[in-house]
Amino acid sequence: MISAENFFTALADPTRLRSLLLLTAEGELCVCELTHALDESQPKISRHLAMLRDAGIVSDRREGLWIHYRINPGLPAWAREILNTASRANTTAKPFAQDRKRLRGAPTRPPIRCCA
Amino acid sequence: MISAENFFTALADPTRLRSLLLLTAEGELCVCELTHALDESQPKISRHLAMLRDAGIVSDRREGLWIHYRINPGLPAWAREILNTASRANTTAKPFAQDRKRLRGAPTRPPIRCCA
DNA sequence: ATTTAATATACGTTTGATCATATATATGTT
DNA sequence: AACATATATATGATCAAACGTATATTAAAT
Repeated sequence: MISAENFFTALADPTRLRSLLLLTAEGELCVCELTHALDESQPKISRHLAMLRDAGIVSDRREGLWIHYRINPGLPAWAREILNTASRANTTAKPFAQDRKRLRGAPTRPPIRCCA
Repeated sequence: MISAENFFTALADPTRLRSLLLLTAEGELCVCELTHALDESQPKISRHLAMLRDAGIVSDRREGLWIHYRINPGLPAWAREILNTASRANTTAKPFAQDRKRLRGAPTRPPIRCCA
């Protein structure tokens, strides 16, 4: 059971917040999609996703070569509510709108090939 | 207008989170009430309240010798919602319940004399 | 078996946040 | 004016978080 303190600590980093709001809005995403959407290095994304997983905020699922992350379905309702509120309130805001735009753009998104 | 990043950064520190949830639940409180409720040093509380004020999350009001803090009425709805959600979800949780209990205890609360 | 692609981790560095202690400011009281 | 109370700020030290780069792991393909 995640504590409020750990939860908010997890949201305090820009990379983690952007990842979480993207996952909240878009559902499941693999590492390379997040890497591309946030325009950050792969190790950086991977490290922050690991922290979120260790905190119990996201869960991962391997599918062949790719690892898909999503908001942990077992997350307490209050935490999920907060993510939803933050996500809705920031759809048009500064880094988040661009993240979503970049996610859609460039390397073919839905097909077999995950990334570039 | 506060950004999501600044907002969550402000919530990431235990002292600030406890202060905010207490202010959310109890309304206006002076520095010495918070100092007593959280059982922390006065400079520590004061420093964190100043950060919250600079971030636009709380506002202060002087009344003689005391300075009362409250959640900034101009805070965006989404941020206030998040505080309410977090406050409600943590009324019985680890440090927060004790903070509220300590607030009520000891030095006469409502009367003229603010603190000990 | 080798190679390639996707992801994870290790390492050393740097920066920023928090802290405790001491002191300053501001208001009220006598 | 002197003093007491409530709050704020300055200073120097410490510690953890985040970073970039390099490398390891895992799975698939050839």
